[in-house]
Amino acid sequence: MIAAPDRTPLTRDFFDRPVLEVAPDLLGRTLVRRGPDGPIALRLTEVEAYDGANDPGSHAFRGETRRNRVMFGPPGHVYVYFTYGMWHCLNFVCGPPGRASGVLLRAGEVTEGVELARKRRESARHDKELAKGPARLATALAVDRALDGTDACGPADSPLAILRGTPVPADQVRSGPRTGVSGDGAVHPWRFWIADDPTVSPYRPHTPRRRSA
DNA sequence: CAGTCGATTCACT
DNA sequence: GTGAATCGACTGA
Repeated sequence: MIAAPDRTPLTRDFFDRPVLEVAPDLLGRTLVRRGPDGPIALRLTEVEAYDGANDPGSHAFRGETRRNRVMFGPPGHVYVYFTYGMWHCLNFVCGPPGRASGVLLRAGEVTEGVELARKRRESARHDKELAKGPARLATALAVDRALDGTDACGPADSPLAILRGTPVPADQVRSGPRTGVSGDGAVHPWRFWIADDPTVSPYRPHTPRRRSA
């Protein structure tokens, strides 16, 4: 007999720790999105840590702006940003408060609401691609800037939460450089994923944009 | 105020 | 593997 996964939501204490502790601890846990067309749940398989003002790769590196202000607030809230003119990415703010650190949710395995996710991700050829990449994950979950600042440790019916689930054993966690991060931020091995999981996105180094004629 | 570029994805060769 | 899509945020003058 196998014990059922723990459906209790993670509390603020979980996120109020250094981001490099929180990030790998999220792997294997269950992200729940309670959206307009029904709930979707996924098992987190890949994340990246961004460590605030210390971190040249972080949006918070140059201080607080209108876009990133949520990162400077309390842990356990979500930071959603818009990029490349068409995509959104989902982050959870980590502690301590004011440090402006956060975890980017990069990939997961959809475990509930697969039909709904397929509808939102028509270009996905396999279910393992439904949330393989940060913008794909946000698309499958219908996450956009309207959710920026949402408290994920709030009421039981909040639009986003992470359940305790079943964290993966430490020997299943891998780490390496972050994807698409440029400059000095690229040296840190702050991307974490579950070994051999088919839903983890491929690594790509940063590629500078070509100048238009 | 104009210029540059992005914590990406997709179609196509 | 290469290049386009697409727009808001940020930078520096």
